[in-house]
Amino acid sequence: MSTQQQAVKTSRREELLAIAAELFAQRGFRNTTVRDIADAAGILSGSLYHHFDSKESMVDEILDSFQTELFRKYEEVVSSDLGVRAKFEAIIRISFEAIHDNHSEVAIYQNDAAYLVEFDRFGYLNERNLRMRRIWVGLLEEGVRSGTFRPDLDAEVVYRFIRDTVWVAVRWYRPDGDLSAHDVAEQYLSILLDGIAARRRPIKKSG
Amino acid sequence: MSTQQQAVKTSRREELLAIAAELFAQRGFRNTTVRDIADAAGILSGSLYHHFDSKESMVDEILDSFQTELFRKYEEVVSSDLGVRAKFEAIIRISFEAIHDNHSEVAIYQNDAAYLVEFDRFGYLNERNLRMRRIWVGLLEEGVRSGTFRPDLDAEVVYRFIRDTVWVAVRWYRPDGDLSAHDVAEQYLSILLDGIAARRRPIKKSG
DNA sequence: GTCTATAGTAGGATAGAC
DNA sequence: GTCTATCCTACTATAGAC
Repeated sequence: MSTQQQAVKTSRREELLAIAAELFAQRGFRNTTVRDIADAAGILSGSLYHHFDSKESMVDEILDSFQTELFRKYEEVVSSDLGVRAKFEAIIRISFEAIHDNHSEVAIYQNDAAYLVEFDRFGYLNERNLRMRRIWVGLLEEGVRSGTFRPDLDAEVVYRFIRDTVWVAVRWYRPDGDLSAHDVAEQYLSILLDGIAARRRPIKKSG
Repeated sequence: MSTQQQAVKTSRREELLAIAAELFAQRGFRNTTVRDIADAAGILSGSLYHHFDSKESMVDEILDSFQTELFRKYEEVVSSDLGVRAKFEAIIRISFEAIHDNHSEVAIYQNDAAYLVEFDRFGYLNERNLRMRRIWVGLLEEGVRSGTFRPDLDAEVVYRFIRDTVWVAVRWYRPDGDLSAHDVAEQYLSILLDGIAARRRPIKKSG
C-alpha cells in the first residue's frame, strides 16, 4: 500500500513478494504459512518480519499494485473514443492478458478475495468491484441502446456471466501452456458474442 | 462414504452434516474449525467425534452423496433418446437446479475441491471430473457433427467455458433471492447458445 | 450422546544477538 | 538482512467420566 523505497531495481522486498505471490496462488492465502514463504526464499520465518509487518501486508501489496495497474488499463479503454463493441473486446482481451502476465495475482484474487474483504484493510477490493460493475453494466446498457447487444437480456446477469467466465479461467489457463491467452480470448469473445449454436433460435427441429 | 445406519429418518448425524455443510460453504473447509461446527450444533467439539472420525470424513460424506445423486441425473439425460440440443439444455438446467437445491455442496466443491483432491481419500473427485469432461466433450462433438453447434470452436475450450461459467454462479446465486435458478438457467442458456451480440459477426458497422 | 480435560501440533509474530 | 529462541494462540483429536 505504501511506497517503501525508490524501487528502482528489483529489491529483496520485491523478490520476496514474488515468492509469496506464487505460493499464495498455488495453495491459497490461509494455507500458506510464513514458514513456507521463508523456506522458499531460503531464510527463516522471523527474518520475513524485517521486510513486512505481517502476512496480510504481503498479500495486500501484491493485490493492490496489480489491481491499480489493471484498472488503469480499463479506464484507458473506457474513456477512449472506441465504439461499444471495440471497448467490449478490448476489456476482455486486457483481462486475458492479465491472466497470462499476472497469473498469481489473479489466482489469489479469485481464491481469497472473498475471505480478505472481511477485513477493513481490504475494503478497497469492494470499492473496485463496484467500479468494475459500473463499467460493465454501463457498457452493456449503452450497447443495447446502440443496437450492438441483444435487448432481451438482463444487464446485471450478463455482467456476472462475463465477469465470472473470464476470471475463473485462471483455474485452468497455464501461462506456459500450448494454448495462448490470445487464442483463449478470441474463442471466449466469439462464444460470448455469438454463442455456440450453429444457427440462432431454431423454431422447430427438422430431424 | 459408508452406510452407517438405516437412515430412515433424519438422524443426528445428518443434522450435524447439514450444519457442517453450511459452515464449510460459508467459510471454506480449512477455515471452519470443528469448534465452529460443534458451537453451531450446540455441543462441544469433542462430542463431534462420537459421530465422525474426522473433519475430513464430514466433508467427504457431504460431497460424495451430493455428487452421486447429481451424476445419476446427468447419466439419465445422456442415455436418453433426446437430441443433442435438448440434452445440452437439460444438463445446464440440472446444474442450476443443483446450485439452487444443494447450494452448500456446490459451494464447497467450487471452493475446496482443488485442495481436497490432493488427498488419496478424495481421488474420486478426479474420476468424476474426467467422467464429466467425457460427457461434455462427447456431447459437443456430436453436436458439431449433427450441425447443432458451430464447427469452428475448440470443444475442449468450450467445455471449460461452460463448466466454469455454470458452476461459478454459485458465488453470487442466492437460493432465497429474487432471481430464480430457472430464470438464470434460461439466460445462461440463451447467452451460451446465441451470444449477446444483436447480430452475428457484423462485417462493418453502419453507424 | 455429551461432557471434562488435555495431549500434541502448528501457526503468526516478537526481541535481541550477530 | 538474517538467525536464534520463544511467546501466545488456535487447531484436530483422544480418553474416560457421566
